[in-house]
Amino acid sequence: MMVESASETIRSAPSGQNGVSSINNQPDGGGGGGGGREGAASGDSNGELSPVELLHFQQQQVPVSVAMMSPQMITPQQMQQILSPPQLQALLQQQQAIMLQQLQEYYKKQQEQLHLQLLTQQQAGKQQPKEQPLGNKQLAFQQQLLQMQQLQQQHLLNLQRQGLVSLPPGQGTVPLQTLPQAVCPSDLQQLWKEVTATQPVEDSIKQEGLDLTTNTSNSTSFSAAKVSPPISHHPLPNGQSTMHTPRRDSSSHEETPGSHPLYGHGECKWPGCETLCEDLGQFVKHLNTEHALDDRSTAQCRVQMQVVQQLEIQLAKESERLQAMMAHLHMRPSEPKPFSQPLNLVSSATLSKSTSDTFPDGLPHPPTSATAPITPLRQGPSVISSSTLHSVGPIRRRNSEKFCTPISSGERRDGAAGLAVQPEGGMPSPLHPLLVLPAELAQNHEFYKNADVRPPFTYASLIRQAILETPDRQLTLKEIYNWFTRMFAYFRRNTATWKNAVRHNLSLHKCFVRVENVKGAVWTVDEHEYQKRRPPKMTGSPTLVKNMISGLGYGALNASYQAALAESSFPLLNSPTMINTSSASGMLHVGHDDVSSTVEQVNSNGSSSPRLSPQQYSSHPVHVKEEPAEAEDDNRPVSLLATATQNVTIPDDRDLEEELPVEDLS
DNA sequence: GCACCGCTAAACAAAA
DNA sequence: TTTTTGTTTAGCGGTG
Repeated sequence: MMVESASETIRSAPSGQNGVSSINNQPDGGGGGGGGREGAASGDSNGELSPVELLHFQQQQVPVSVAMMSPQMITPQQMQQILSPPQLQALLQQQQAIMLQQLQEYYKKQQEQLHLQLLTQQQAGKQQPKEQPLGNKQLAFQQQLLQMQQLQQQHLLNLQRQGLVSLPPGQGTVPLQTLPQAVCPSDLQQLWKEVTATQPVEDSIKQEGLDLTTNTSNSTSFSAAKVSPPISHHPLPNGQSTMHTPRRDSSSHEETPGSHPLYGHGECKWPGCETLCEDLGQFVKHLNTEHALDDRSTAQCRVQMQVVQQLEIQLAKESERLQAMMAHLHMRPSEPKPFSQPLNLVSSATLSKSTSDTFPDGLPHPPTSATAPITPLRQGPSVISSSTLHSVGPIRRRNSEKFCTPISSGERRDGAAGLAVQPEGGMPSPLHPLLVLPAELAQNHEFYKNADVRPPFTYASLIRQAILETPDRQLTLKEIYNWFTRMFAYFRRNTATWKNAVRHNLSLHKCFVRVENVKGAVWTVDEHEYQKRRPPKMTGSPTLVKNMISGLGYGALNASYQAALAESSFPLLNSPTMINTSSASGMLHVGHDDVSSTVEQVNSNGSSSPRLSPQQYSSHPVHVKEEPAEAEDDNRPVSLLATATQNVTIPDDRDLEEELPVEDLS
């Protein structure tokens, strides 16, 4: 695909000097002719599509599916640079065509199978009269077939209505009559085995038929969901999907004579089988012998049905959610482009807003940075999430950053605002942070783990975080390295740069104390020193206080973000020794930049700690942010996460640790 | 303009 | 000898 190649070109292009961060853009006069500057070479210049840009894309009515087509994505700017409007339009049309084609193929396949089931059922009726009366089955199949047709038409109609698919006249439906003819005998045989299995299977079919009936009469979203499964795609806020992923394996075999849906790559695709078969004939033989109609096959078929059913249900839910999100966001395509907005206007307007504020137009604008325009290099986490869209709020500013970003506030001077803005942007304002942030957090966590994006946190805060996360609050340098690489994809390269920085920070900051341990030298954190590192300017400077007040929303968001971040990825909020016994009123003394401080606060709230009620939290978010990072808790608030966000996958650091051979990364 | 902060780079030394 | 670890210095850019 054109876009893909374009994306590849972009990504493979030398990007080192394009880093947004001033850090990575430092003149090479730093010495050494860049010998050790491998880090600067690529740090931020991944060409992925940031959530902000994604939203921007939507607002420009640029088909997200187009953008998403490239595996590693491509930024809007790049897209726009690469493609002229006519090209974009052509791309869109191409996408629509593909989408339509896949839809039709899917319908075709479904109807094919249903038809087959029906036919084989009839055959079976003759061959196996002892089977229970086929009337019910036939009825169910016919019903299902009919419903499938209706579904198809309905869905295509919907797509047409939404402008997602432009159908030539008369192309709205798939000629169902022709479908069964494309079925090979082996399919019939196999389907017969599956269908005629036993009573439970029949029940499942009935149930499915019932579901179809119910859903057909219900929402269009579900009809879309019903259609979607074979099309591997990511649902996007604008309802479009990435269609570049081929259909599932089975479908790829269907139209090929001499192939079998359960046979591929020389092996049997029966669940749990994987028996090697040299050719189709051997496979058919194997199929008939090993997967004949017996209890086992029946059970497996039943399981498979349930799997499909569950997936469909899940898909329906997600689809409905997407619809609701889109409805809520109005997704008007002709919204003013955030990129062209005066950034200072945005920031000034939003800084004084509450966290729940949206933009005047009612749309959640993507967070932009007053200091750094949105670039593909600075991507933020969680903005892409639905909840984020609710609350893209105050723009990160330096002053507010100082007081509001627990982990990094004020420490980053490298213009990382473009990135750091994401966290607060990710705060779903209308809801209590405790209820929503975990999701954001988890997403952010995952984001940083997977996206090659520089985290908006200072080395010092990260080091501290790494150390505090451990039960004994101490880490060797190597372990710190590992933590960095484990937690942030960004630190999986440029090792020379950031490791040097880590060492430099460890040595430089008095808050990091080197302790000789039995296993060598370990580094610990002197919390007192760490707190001292940042004098409580808040309490003294009227300007700062003013900024702080004006940035309440930001602070809340940020605090929430950090809290969530800590909750999901920085489980240091658990240590009783770190619990800050100070009251909420006493939290205003320090503006800290570590994730844990805020996290702890939020966590304690989330854990129903009497320290700060949710009301307090929401009404005085800045206090939360100001919470000194003394309360550490090692208990990972997974339950909170789980309850708050049912469908959010909570990343597990342990998994990360296992799956990530950190040692090899550096 | 200045101070401060954070980052990067580099040199150097000591230990493993 | 090489690598890792730790320290220190320098310079730069951003912010207040």
